[in-house]
Amino acid sequence: MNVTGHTRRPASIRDVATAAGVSYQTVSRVINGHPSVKQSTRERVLAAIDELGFRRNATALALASGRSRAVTVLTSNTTHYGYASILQGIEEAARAASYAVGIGVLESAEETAVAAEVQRAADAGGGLIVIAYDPAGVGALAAVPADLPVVGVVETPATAPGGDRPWVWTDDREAAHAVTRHLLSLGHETVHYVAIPSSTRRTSARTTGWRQALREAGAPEPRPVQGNWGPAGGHRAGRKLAEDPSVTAILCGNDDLALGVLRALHENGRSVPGDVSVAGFDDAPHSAYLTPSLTTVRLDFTGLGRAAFALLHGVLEQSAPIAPHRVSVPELVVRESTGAPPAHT
Amino acid sequence: MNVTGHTRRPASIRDVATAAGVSYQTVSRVINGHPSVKQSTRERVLAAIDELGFRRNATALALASGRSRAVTVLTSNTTHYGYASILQGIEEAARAASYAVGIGVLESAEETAVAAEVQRAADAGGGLIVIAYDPAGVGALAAVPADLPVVGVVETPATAPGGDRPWVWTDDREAAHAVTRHLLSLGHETVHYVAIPSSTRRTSARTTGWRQALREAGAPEPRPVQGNWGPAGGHRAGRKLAEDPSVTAILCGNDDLALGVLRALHENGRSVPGDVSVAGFDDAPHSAYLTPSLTTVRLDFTGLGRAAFALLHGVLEQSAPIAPHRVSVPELVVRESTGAPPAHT
DNA sequence: GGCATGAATGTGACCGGTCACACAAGGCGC
DNA sequence: GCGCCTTGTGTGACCGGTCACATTCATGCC
Repeated sequence: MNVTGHTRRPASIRDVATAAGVSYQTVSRVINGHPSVKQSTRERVLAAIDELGFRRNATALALASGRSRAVTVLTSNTTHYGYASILQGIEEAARAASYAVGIGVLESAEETAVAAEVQRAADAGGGLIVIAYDPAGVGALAAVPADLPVVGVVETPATAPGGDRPWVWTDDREAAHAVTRHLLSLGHETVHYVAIPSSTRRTSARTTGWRQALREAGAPEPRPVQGNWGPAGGHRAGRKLAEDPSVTAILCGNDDLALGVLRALHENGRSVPGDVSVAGFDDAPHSAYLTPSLTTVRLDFTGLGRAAFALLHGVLEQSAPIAPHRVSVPELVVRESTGAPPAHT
Repeated sequence: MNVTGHTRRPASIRDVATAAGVSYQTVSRVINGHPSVKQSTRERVLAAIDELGFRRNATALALASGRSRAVTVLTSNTTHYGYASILQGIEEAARAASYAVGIGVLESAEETAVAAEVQRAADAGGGLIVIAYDPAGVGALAAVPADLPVVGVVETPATAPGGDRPWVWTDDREAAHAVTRHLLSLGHETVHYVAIPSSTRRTSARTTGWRQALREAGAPEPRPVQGNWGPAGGHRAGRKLAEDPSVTAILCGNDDLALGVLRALHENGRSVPGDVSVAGFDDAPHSAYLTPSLTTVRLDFTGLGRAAFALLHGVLEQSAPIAPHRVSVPELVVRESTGAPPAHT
């Protein structure tokens, strides 16, 4: 028990060593579980550790050994549901493995700014997880020096830069494909798409899945409307679509966009799902409680985060093989916002 | 330029020193901006730094000097809008000050689990920011050893444990007071309240503000309904309230609860704001786009996060005085979900 | 000229661990 | 009895910085 009143420097292995009457190296052996320590000695050391309340200094460990039991997560945003959930998953897994979690936010996609953030993350030591769902993230992933252990959380393996880096992903293409088919199967002639900002200059996995489903059904392929991330972007896009009476089904790149679209349709006096069906993406927690509740695809973001950490952990400990990893299958959640198109005019 | 093909150990100050033909200590002086270094020497050293791509090793710095330019944020949740925004504010300010940001999630409010998390955070070195809006956070704040630099983000100073620790807060009581008054001024006889889990066993600041406004107006004081954090909790609470025809105004502890309440009212065929007015708390990004759009109180969470970091920064650098700090004034945002009560039956 | 003073620089120890190696004691084969 | 391997333990250097102190040299002042 710490009974001395004044604050004192925490005990080091040398303090423990003198207390137990051994050398500091023996203490080191005990805390590292080295086999060749006599049982009686080990017990004496453990007793001393307990008594002095010794805790191994993480900083010294990192400096001396090189390995730092830390992950830094690089992301462009911590407030969006998907990103935050991935982060939570990472943290969960990291905690279980007693790793420290650091975060770095990519405020702009501008190249030098991204490079600076990557540098900062590298300085922190340990591994890196980059959420590469958007241009900033993709840029960051590309900017990570080759010798740094890193795992990317990517939209789809095809867009992953570097190619040989380990990554995790959910099958967004398949998910988009599934919702689109759901809408088509309800009788809609085609499905319009409000896109999230693409992670690359080319089209996103979600866009691809949507387009593919249309093509398979022989449905016309309208130009995707560019949204933003948030509801405001969806609202803008929704206003345009609401003016077009031929639009009867809208797929949105995420649930926030869908919310904006829903609002825009309401403002234009078009009912959902009576006149227009709307589907989202992600199954954010509020989507089930909207009126109308939102048809969407559930993605296992926390699982994705856990998998990302597991992969990085493997890389850092040089144990697990490095392999791209698809995590979980997206699940279509049908709610009130989708239905049959209005009777033919 | 790094032209050698193979990965090499990053340059240390001794490498720079030999390259510049000075001692390592002189290099140290240059990077720390020590005044007594001859101009010509300084230039030579800077040139060597540039050429070798030297970057100061954060781990070694932390070990040698004790100070670590790092903050760990302890929070019970990273996905809720308010928490995530505070985190974002902290990160923003920390980045500007080139501090590293770590996170630790308090998964349960159970005492030993919380203590373990605090320990882990302490091990990481640097300062601590604890988001103490809920029992887990409050417990964590209380469990932080006295000699650790820590700043609490608290609901209200009165509930802050330890008392002498620096903290930041927004005036939740005042905010609740303002919305409640708004509802009363519309003509409602009283305002019901769906509470978020309280940070202490006693009532929260929001509850207090609400009650105070009722009291001042001489309105009846109904028992607050206990909600949860998310829309599901609001939904449950809303179902109960929807059954009571005398309920014409409902204030919710946050926007997610309000969403659930909105949904429940809709399911019970009560229109908003025609039959019942609903107000939320926080002004989450989606609240403006709900149908009806939600009247709420905007709180400056990112500002709160920035202020928390600034305070901690002051503590760590021993420069600024330690003072409790109220950040920003909450702002009432009136939208569609509140209106006059239905004509008297 | 002698000496205190300050600027510019170098030296050695230290932070708290790990790593490579040395070394003593005990068991075994021959 | 000698060599050799294994087990248990200790010593010194090192990771990459900082800190306290020593040293050198030029300067100012009496």
